[in-house]
Amino acid sequence: MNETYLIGQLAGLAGVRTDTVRYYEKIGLLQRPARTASGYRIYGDSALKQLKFIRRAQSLGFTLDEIQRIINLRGQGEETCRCVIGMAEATLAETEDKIRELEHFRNALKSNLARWGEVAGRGENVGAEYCALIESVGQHDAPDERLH
Amino acid sequence: MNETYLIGQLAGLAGVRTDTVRYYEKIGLLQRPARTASGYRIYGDSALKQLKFIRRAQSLGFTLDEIQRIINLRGQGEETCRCVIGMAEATLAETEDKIRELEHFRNALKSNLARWGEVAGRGENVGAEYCALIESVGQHDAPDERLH
DNA sequence: ATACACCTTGGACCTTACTCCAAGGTCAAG
DNA sequence: CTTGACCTTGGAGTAAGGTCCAAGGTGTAT
Repeated sequence: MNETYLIGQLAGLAGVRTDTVRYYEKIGLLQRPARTASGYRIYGDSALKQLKFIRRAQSLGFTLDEIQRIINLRGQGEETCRCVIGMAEATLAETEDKIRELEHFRNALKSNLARWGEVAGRGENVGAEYCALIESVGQHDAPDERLH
Repeated sequence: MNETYLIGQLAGLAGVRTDTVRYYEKIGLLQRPARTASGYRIYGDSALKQLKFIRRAQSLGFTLDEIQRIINLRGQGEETCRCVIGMAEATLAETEDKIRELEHFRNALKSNLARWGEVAGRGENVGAEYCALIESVGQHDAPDERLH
């Protein structure tokens, strides 16, 4: 606990490249770390936590820009609260849409896979059906735009 | 039905720009349409369907490259069947992962929103908690790589 | 017949999120 | 005191997926 890391170790622990860490620093997503006398970046556990947070948020579908906005909201007042709640509510609605769509897709995929198991044994074609499957999922028209 | 469209109408109906349609044609995602005597592209309903299919597949998380591969599988033999089934199985697994992750996120978001409703009424800060929320979601390490 | 909104092409440019490279400095091990 | 694995910088390059522009042709409404 309260370890310190050089950039390579930090990157290794977070599963990214050193270039990526420097890139995040450049765009302001990670604050500038302390340096050794010789200029090496030195990081603590909080930087590791932050880096992991970024990756997790990213894997949940946030862009780096959105993540930056979320991070910038830390430690601010009441005005900000409303804004965060607005973001969270929008995110919630989109998340639920996405879940519904993916569940629909999953169910169709599942039942088709079961049926194809037999069909394919007899050498019949299945590609066109995969297309039909995707065509049949989701009756919305406009792809979603997020968090703005 | 069996309408024909110029590129602008087609794009309008599918919710994309004309440049995007030409781009899809260029990368082989849409086949070359017929032309009027003066060189205007003319499309039918099937092109509209295909274009909508592409957008839908895209909104489900497929890359244009993957979509192209799916389209190319249409009307092929037994070899192909196995390949499609493999793709579908991989897609299914990823889809289920994604659903689980998003559900987890949604639940955390939901319960936090409820609690914030009270807190924010008293002018307290919420930004830091939003971060804590995301930190708490998903215990995996590596972001997912899809369908190859 | 002249606006005006449409269409054509090729090619340059954009954003996101990295990723690599060259040229050089640092540091622990043998 | 050299080797090798680290670190530094600036800047270029990449891939995906568009988006824009200039210069010009088309089609129809007034």
